[in-house]
Amino acid sequence: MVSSSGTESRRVTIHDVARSAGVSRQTVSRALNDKDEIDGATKQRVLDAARELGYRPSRFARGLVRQDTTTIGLVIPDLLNPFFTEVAAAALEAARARGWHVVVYDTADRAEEEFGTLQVIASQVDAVVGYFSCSEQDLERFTRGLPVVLIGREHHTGRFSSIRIDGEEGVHTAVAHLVAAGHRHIGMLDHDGRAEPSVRREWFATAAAAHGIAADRVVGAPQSADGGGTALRKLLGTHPEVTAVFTFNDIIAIGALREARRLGRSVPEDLAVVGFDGLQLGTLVEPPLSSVALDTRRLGALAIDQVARLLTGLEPLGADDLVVRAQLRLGGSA
Amino acid sequence: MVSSSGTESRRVTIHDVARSAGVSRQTVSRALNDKDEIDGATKQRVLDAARELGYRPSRFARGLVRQDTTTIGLVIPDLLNPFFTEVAAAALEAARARGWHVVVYDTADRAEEEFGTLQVIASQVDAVVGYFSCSEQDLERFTRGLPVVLIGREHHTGRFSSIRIDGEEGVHTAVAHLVAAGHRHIGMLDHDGRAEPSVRREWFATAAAAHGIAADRVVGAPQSADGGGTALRKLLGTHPEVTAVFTFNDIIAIGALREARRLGRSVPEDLAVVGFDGLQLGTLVEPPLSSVALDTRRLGALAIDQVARLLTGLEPLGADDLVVRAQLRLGGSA
DNA sequence: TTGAAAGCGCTACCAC
DNA sequence: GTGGTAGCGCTTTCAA
Repeated sequence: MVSSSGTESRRVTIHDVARSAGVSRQTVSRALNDKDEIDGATKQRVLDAARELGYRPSRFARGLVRQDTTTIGLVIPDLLNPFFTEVAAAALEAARARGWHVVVYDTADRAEEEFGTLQVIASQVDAVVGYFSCSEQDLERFTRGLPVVLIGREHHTGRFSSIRIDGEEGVHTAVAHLVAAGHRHIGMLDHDGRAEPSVRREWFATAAAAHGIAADRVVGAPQSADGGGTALRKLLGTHPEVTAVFTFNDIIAIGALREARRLGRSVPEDLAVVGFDGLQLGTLVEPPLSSVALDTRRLGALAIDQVARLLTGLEPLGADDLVVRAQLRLGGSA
Repeated sequence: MVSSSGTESRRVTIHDVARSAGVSRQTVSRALNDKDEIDGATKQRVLDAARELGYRPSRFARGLVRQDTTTIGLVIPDLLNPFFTEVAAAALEAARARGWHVVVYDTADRAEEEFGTLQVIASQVDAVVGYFSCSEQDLERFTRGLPVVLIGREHHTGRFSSIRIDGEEGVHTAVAHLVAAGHRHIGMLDHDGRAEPSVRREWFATAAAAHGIAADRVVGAPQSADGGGTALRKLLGTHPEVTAVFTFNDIIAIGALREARRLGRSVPEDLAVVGFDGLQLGTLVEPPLSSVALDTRRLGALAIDQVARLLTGLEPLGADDLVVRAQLRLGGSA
């Protein structure tokens, strides 16, 4: 924090204003905080002096004595990914409704950034919300006693809260929809991020099994539209019999949609596509994307709500309430 | 700010830790801040006590004495609008590089929200960056002496800095491109937000005039894809001779693209479309959007750079450097 | 209506 | 290596 006036410039304090206005510091405080136990003329004189000197109260000093501002740290892997943007927007809105401030951190999808972010954040906020890929142990190491709410990730120690994303039923419905439309050979474009297959793929496998169809036509894709396109081509190369695909998320699905068009496959006739997330973005493409949709607003709001409980010592929500269920939303791509 | 442990719970201070570890407060401080003038065993004992008690330093007390954390307030009209998201992401990145914190505020595109936001923000940050629709007078009233950098808006008092967006040349190139492709009847889908026509429309008019074509086929559109679609239909209804459109921004252009497809007009053969902004989103649609593109990364970085100068008393950048020029980027839609 | 004093929680600077 | 003291800039008693 540095003063803005050009040269040298010590910070202008309440003391300077007091001296300049010929009153005491507490009178300055009264004038600035709109207390009524002050003479109108005095108040005006103080206000003028303050403006004159370019005085601005120190948020630290004020925070120290008033202990009433709450700041949440929101950690997002990638703000350019529309899904996270939607969650962030929802969280911001929920926080604003409570008069809270939200400091946003974008870890740029790099796990290494997380530690730095955590370190820097932990000393500056009252609670942390967001996505982390590091271990709970590391998380604990950096956040000490801070309330932490994880999104889209299970927690295994009692130390944390987490908002669970449950797409089992939604994916089941999606597969049922595809099967009802006559599809028997359904592929999946999974993400290729981690070593182990995604939970979404497990949901897909379960749903496929329930309908007596195979779930082994899976290709990994980077979480981008280009990645989705490439993956689709690879999938169709290996499994030309495929007439429908379910994807890890909407970004990948949109890439697949585009690729299908390039391959001369019309959607949904020649190839049905179902995404996951239910992004607003999905409504912009043609045909609009069918997707197993998540209520991102609820997701963000729920996280903030849980933080509020943690912060005020209210009874926190239990695991059963900390769930966002996905639902199939039909666009036209399937 | 409230303690997180359930009942009653006064804040755990450095004093408590000191007493519990049987040392003085400054020794605790040393242990926690990793100073080397401390005995290893003592340090461990202090750390243990701190963990035991769930101690977390007060950021206000620390900030008060160390005066070294910088926090920027970033005000965005709508985080769900990809353009602002890109700018925000760029600003976050630039700020992170400096070790600054960024508090993000979304005014939800409502002018009324601005005052509240400004009030709340002004006392919590060291500088403000972003989009505002209120008067400079109001801006000054709330921000007092705070450094303020406006984006995409001219300032008229010396009080503020602003990053200017210059699309004149880019739009000229775009119109030239359309004309070279044989288009003589070019319409525009402007935004319908304000009373007066947009600057982008003026650029369009200037460019059209330079090529000796009319620029009076203009329809207003809400800043959404649906809005763009509706506006295109209206435009083609009134001016069926139109074979190309320039739009206020990419969102509107994408809506127009979609509508064109629904109307059975193939793009770019039957209708050429050129947007403005150059969003990544434009590459996801088919055909990829041609757009007068802005370097949003540079925009965000420039804003943060100027804040840095203002904050440190360095010579601020002048108007000539605070410009982001738009350039035509061809996709396939024109 | 105003001012003096105390103290929020922490770190820096000096003694020891 | 450790502790005492002072003070960061502000608000909140309490007296005048």
